[in-house]
Formats: sequence, C-alpha cells, structure tokens
Amino acid sequence: MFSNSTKYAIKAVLYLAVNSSEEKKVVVNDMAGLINVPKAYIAKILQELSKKNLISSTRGPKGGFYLSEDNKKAKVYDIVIAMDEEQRMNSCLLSLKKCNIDNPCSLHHLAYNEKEAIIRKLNNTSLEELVEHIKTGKSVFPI
Amino acid sequence: MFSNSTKYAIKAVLYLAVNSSEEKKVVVNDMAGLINVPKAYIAKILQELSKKNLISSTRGPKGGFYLSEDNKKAKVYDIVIAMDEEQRMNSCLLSLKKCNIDNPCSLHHLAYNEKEAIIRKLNNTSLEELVEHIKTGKSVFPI
DNA sequence: TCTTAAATATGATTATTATCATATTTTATT
DNA sequence: AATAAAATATGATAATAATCATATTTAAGA
Ligand code: FES
Ligand code: FES
Repeated sequence: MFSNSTKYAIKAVLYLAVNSSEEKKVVVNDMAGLINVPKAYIAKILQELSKKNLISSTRGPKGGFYLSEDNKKAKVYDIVIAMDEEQRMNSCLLSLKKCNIDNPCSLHHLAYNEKEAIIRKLNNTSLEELVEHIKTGKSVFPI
Repeated sequence: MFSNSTKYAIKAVLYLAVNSSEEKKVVVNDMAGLINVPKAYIAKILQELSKKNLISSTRGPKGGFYLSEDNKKAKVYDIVIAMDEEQRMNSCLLSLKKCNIDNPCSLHHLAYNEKEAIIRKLNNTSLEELVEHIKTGKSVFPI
C-alpha cells in the first residue's frame, strides 16, 4: 500500500511523537536503529519532513528532531501526502488514472468503499491519538 | 495498490474474458492497443499467465490467446497472486513484515478490516462475474 | 573565537520495476 | 516440404525507488 519511504516516514514521526518534545530532542543517529531504518535513508526523510514543517528541528550541539505540540496535531494522512502518495491513494485500481466513480472500472465495486474508508480514517486520526493508542496498549509501536 | 504488471494482467485477462473463447482467439498484436498496454510488455505478461494456466493459448497461424471455460472460473485474486503480489497484499502497513493481528501496529486498526474485505471480495469474485457486471452496465471495461 | 555536534543540501550508487527487442519453436495452410 | 503466423524463451535497456555518502551550515559550549 505505501512505499518504503512513506512507511519509514510514519514510523519516524510516530517515534518522535512518543519520545520527543522541544526539551527532549532526538538525534538521527539514535533514532535509526530504534525504528529499524537505515541511518542515511531516514536522515533524508527527516529533512524532507522538516522542510514541510511536519516535524521540528534545531541544528548544532544539543540539537535534533522533535515534534512541537502543533506537529503532534497533524493527521497521519498529512504524512502520507507529504511523501507524495496522494496519486497512489487516489488512482484507479486498474488504470493509471484517477478513480472515476461515474465510470467505475471492473474492480471499482470490489474496493472503492474500503479504500475510501481507510483514507477517511487516516485523515481523521492525529499523531496524538496514535500515541494514546500506544500508551493504552491498543496498538504497539512498529519496529 | 497493485503494480503496473498486475494491473495490466487483470486488464488483459478481463479483455480475454469478454472477447475470447476457444473458437475466437485473440492475438497479442490486436490486444495491446485495445487495453492500452505496450505490446512487448503485455506479451511478456501473457506468457507468464499462460505458463501458470490462468489463460490458454495455441501457437502458429490461427493461434492466439483465449480463456477456456475453466479459466473463466478463476477468481480475480488468482491473477493477483500469480503476479506475485501476495506479499504486498499481506504486509503490515508500517513494516516490511506480515501484518500481525496479535501485535497490531499503530495503523492496523485504521486499515486492517478494510484491507481484508478487499481481499475477500477479490477472492470471491470470478472473472465470469466481472464479465456479467460489464454486460449489465454495472461497471465499465477498463482502458 | 575555536571546536564540536548536530541538521541540511546535494549528489552518487544500487536494486527493483517497467519496458523493449529478438531469436526460437510450434502449427496451420499451401 | 515450404512458408508464414502465431506464441515462447530469453535477455537487454530505461525509469524509478531505495539506499548510501559527504561536504556545508548552524549553534552550543569551552
Ligand atoms: S474506477 Fe477503477 S477503482 Fe474506481
Ligand atoms: S500489524 Fe501493521 S497493519 Fe496489521
């Protein structure tokens, strides 16, 4: 469903959501191993997310990445879109074009509602909420 | 959701399901344009499907590809699996591993049921049925 | 102000997927 | 038997995604 980059991005952001704050920044070197993503790769992704203001960072000693309170309010789908997955999410199951409800392809009825439901949930769920789920044991942090 | 190869495979098989029979074979040269897939590419995919007995073929003049009555009974999911998408379908949304219901990752609750529903429908719907949908105008042939 | 620890910018390499090309085999027709 | 029209087998190339590497900039602390 998602590209590796997107999976990694979500894992990284989640990690920060659980483990960081403005007072407790996380350094890329520490993070990579903890979320099981190659260091140089996750570094690049973090830079991308930072440029798009989905995560916060400061340079220099004592610097690192973290999520501001504002960052934590972002929805999961914001991350997905930031990683350029919108087209993949919206494309027709059979063509390379956008799904077209008025001209439903042969698989449309087998998947459209479900796919929409997933997108809706991704778009309604904030990082904060996911952290809450992890803390209450409803879900587990993905390694 | 699917790779290009899988999309193309499904389109090709559907095309054959609608337009071919043992008495009415279809030649790769004709088909490519009609389903909007590069000729050499779809040729390769058809060979793969043929080797896996999901479509039928005969060589030589008057030869071509077609679906036997048996072929038409296959489920959409059979095509998907033949194109090696099983791992993609079953993998966890966040890791590269299989989805694990007992250790649900943070996105599991946002997508698992829907993903399962899609797989179930793909696995319950035969090519014949899709042809029926097309004939009754419930869906449209994908170009 | 020097050093050092961090992110940032940029680009190179590798692996995978998508696409193209062509020689070989089979079989119907003449 | 010879020809031609088809699939089959095999491999080459191109595009994209994944991964790696490194020089530059920033800012804290000595
Ligand atoms: S038209 Fe193909 S999935 Fe909607
Ligand atoms: S465990 Fe991640 S999707 Fe099920």
